[in-house]
Amino acid sequence: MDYEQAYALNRALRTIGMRHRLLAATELNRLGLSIGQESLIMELAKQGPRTQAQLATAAGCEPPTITSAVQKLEALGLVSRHPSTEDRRATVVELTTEGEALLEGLSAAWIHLAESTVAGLSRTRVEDLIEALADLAASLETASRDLDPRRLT
Amino acid sequence: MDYEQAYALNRALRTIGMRHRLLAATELNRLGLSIGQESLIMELAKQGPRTQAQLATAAGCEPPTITSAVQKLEALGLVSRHPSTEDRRATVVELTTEGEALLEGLSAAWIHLAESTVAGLSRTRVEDLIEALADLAASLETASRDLDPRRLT
DNA sequence: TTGATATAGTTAGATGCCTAACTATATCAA
DNA sequence: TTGATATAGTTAGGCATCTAACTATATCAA
Repeated sequence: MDYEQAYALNRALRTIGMRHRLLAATELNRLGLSIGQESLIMELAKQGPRTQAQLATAAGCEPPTITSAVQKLEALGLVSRHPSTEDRRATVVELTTEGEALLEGLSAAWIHLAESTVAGLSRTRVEDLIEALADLAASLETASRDLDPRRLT
Repeated sequence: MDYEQAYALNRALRTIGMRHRLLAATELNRLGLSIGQESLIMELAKQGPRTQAQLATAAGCEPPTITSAVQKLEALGLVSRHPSTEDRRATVVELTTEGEALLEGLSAAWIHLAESTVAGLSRTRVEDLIEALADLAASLETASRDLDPRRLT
């Protein structure tokens, strides 16, 4: 790849990351949440109670990030934590009734975020974009996994 | 847009942002840099001496982020700062000889980053991807600008 | 000329993410 | 059974980014 292409690609990805995160934070703030918390809530809604290790894998972030996020969600009353009966090292997290009450608003916010994100597209179809982004996300997962010998699975 | 599409889009963008940033940080660490600094160095290389306000606009981040990044680059000896002769509020930043000496390695690192990023694509052509990402970046810029009344230009 | 407003930059403080280092528990082979 | 190793979670500390609030200088209209 030549430098011009590389520059355009990296620059677009930096912009996209920062701007989408900013828009997401704005949507979530309206619900009293901050970024990252939504991925845990959605995962718990979809899968039911999960250990923190499972949440880390699902959210694609490291255990300390989960520790901190779960503590904040617990303080908000949106999740509860209890020790696993099967593995005494593990902590199981689950949505509270209050947490479940947030789901509807969260879905709406997430749709609104996605619509704002693509509202200004001028020459790309949304379905094509989603397809390309899923492919890219998978490629980047592979590249990151190769980076870190701990994550060889 | 339905929820499934919105979820797929937002999730892919979150993953892409985090993973590309991680890979970028790894490349930059090899050069003794951290993330964000490269965008300032590249802008100074391309445009010549710039005020911090110009750098903020070019990098797409807020003035305090520039203050901090420029201070670190100055401590590393890669840029120098001097008051503008035209506007006594402004500070002009420029690359030092040591900063210029980094450019070659930085270009190589940026090409390597882009190649790792797309290495695992299975069904998307690189040129199509870059085109779609540029379109998306522009769309997100518009959406963010609309968000913040201060940035009405 | 002055007074209101806008702009350049900094400081302070917050957030989410990371790595490194640690404790406690599990697992598996000798 | 025991000893090495792997895994679950936490704590401490660092990074880039943000917003809010501030100082100093510019600009422009009354």
